[in-house]
Amino acid sequence: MKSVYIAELSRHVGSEVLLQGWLYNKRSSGKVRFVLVRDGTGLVQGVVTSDADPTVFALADSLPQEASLRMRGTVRAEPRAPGGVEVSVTHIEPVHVPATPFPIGLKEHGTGFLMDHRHLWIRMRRQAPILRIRDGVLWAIRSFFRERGFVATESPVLVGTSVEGTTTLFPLDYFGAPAYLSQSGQLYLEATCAALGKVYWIGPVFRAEKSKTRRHLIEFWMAEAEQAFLDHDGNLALQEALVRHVVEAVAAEHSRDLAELERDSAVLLRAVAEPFPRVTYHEAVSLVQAAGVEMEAGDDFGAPAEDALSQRFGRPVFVERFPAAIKPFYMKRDPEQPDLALCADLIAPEGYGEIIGGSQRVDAEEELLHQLDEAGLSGEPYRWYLDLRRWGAVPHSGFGLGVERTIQWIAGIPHIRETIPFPRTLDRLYP
RNA sequence: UCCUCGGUAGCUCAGUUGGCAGAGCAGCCGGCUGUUAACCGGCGGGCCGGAGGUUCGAGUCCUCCCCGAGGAGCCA
Repeated sequence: MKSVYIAELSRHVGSEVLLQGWLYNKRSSGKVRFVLVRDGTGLVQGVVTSDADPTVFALADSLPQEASLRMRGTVRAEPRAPGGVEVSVTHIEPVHVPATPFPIGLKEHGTGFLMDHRHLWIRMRRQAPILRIRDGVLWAIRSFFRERGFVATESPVLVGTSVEGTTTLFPLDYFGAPAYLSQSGQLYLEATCAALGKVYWIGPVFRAEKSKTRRHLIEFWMAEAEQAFLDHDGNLALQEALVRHVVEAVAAEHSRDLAELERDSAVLLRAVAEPFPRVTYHEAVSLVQAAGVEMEAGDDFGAPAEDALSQRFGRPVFVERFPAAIKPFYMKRDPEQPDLALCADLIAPEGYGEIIGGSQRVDAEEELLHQLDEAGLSGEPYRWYLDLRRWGAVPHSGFGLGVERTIQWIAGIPHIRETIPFPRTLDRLYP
């Protein structure tokens, strides 16, 4: 008999099916046994009554949590069952019967314990919808760029120099030469965009920061795009279209997963329905100060300041034209106010923090040399990057979207560690 | 790096003024014909994070160390 997946069961009401999966939980009452089976696509209740084969009844009694099994029975619509359908079980074939109890019970657990058992934690109920939404977000990003003619071009993960100069890098030994894990693919995208026009990549980046908050991972994924002949305003329009597309696609294709996480997709769709507000850095500072959060003009926004902005708008909001002094060397200055950079951060609603950082890039070689010098960086490691300004320099812009923070916002997850299968956090490299 | 809170059974936690080490869940045994983290009865289960100190007596008080969580800064 051909096996079916639990997600498809509603199409098989009345017929006999074979399910393959794991025992999630079991309950009983007198001469009825309920076995909850999961297969990665969903969770369904199997019912075994006393008139079943005695060996099947005994198995329903004795199989422990997370035993793997094949189960045969008839699908029935049943309002009392979770999910609305259940299976009247006629056969159970154990595939593997654990000898020791599964470490993760169905009651509460502490975070440290769950993180130590992340390889098993991902089997638990809440985790599957989150990881499916992650898949949905990544597909939505790819489809957005593909539809718009962007070419996926990979940036290297092993690099010889820093992108930003400031952020801490993971050092490596590259056959005797110093190397690092990349903290951003951006500089390389600037090169590929001059070859292909419109480019993007999605990949892991690494920050050796001692950050210990619910919004930080040491290893996280960035979706970065770069487009030639795109100016600052066009850059913001592109980012806005991307975020709107991702939210709408996930809301449409993952409504069941969002519902399982008790995330109201109406709230998400409302947040992206209207154009995203744009405020300048200096306007944002005033708004933050008016909200009673302490900060000085010239400083970058801290978490409380971002939250204040996030609450003020209730939608994603662009903060643009930061002081160039607190931004990286590669950002182009605003010609009308040369102390400001033509850049923007996109702050997600509901306190999920910054999800995009982007800018128009410096296109003149002299200007780039000057800004490298101001940042205290030697031009030598950036020779190839300077070359991009020596042959056919064009105005160009790009941005990087934090994939996990975007998932966190869309799925409504309090801590970023649940948005990636194996989170790398401060001092935690296991499992 | 800094600040705060924790570490007691496999898990989640309680433990009074310093005086016999506890509960729920999980496991094992039994009961219940529709359970929804089922429920009811019984049984087994301990280096109280580590070292030192105070005391007749320390899970409890003091000192140092280790580990974890939350937050800050930095960032996406």
